[in-house]
Amino acid sequence: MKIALDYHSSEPLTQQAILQIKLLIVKQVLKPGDRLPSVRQLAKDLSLNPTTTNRIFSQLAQEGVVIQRPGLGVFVADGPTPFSAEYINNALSRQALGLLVEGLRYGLDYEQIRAILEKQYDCEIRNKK
Amino acid sequence: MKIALDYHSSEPLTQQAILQIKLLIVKQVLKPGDRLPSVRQLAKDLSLNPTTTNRIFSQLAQEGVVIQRPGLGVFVADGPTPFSAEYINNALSRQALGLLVEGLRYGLDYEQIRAILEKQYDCEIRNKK
DNA sequence: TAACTGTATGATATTATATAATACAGATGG
DNA sequence: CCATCTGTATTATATAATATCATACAGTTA
Repeated sequence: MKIALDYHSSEPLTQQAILQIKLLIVKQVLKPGDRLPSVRQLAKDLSLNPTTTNRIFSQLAQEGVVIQRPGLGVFVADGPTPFSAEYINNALSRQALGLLVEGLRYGLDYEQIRAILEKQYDCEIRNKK
Repeated sequence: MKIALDYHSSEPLTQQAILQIKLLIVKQVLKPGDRLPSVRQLAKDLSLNPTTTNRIFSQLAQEGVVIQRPGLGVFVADGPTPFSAEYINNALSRQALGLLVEGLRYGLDYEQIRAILEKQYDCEIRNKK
């Protein structure tokens, strides 16, 4: 698994790892049923404590992204988690508003912000599928 | 100033307040030169400690959003802060990627995520200008 | 001078983040 | 059966982030 952590970032290591694993899934580098590294192996790979990598997987499991099976390992769950449309819309709206406010404060207009979103999709996700 | 904090949210109160003040600025409810509530007044309004409201303004001042003047008050700074295009693009790209990954994981496609961004702009910002 | 401003300091409490050591239980191949 | 993988649980520890509180100092202005 190609995961690169910024150990000097202010963003918590667990949050970084969680985002990157989700990214690998939406890129379809990791597909439903695929096995992820074990708690202890990922800890070695990322120079983290096994307790920390376990928390990464636990949090992902709680969100329905992976499934943890004692004795077997951690596996990518089937498809997207069925949250209510209202819940999804609410969560994403807040995140979108944060992006808009930051962008506008930097002096960009809506179109420029939308262009950044599209470029990120094309470059980081669309091409990899 | 109409600021509503969620005192039970996991998001820090200072971060919530900072986003909402920036929102008022991009909405142009607050314009360059306008005076914001004093450290002590905002503390009363939001039921926060003056030390906390001061940190809110200090952080905003460090980002170039407001200017603090001893004896006078806190004022909205002129225009957007002149960060380098590279810095801006980098910061927004990461935030955009986070939005994309969350949305795709919820089962949405790019077009649906873009629609949420546009709706947030139209409803929360565009109409208020 | 009084009454506001922002600022600084030090103490305290709580929570989040991350490490560490250890132990327990499920799965599997030899 | 057993060694060796798996995830899981527990407890302790350390550090940083978040927020409160009390107090004091200095700038501005009526």
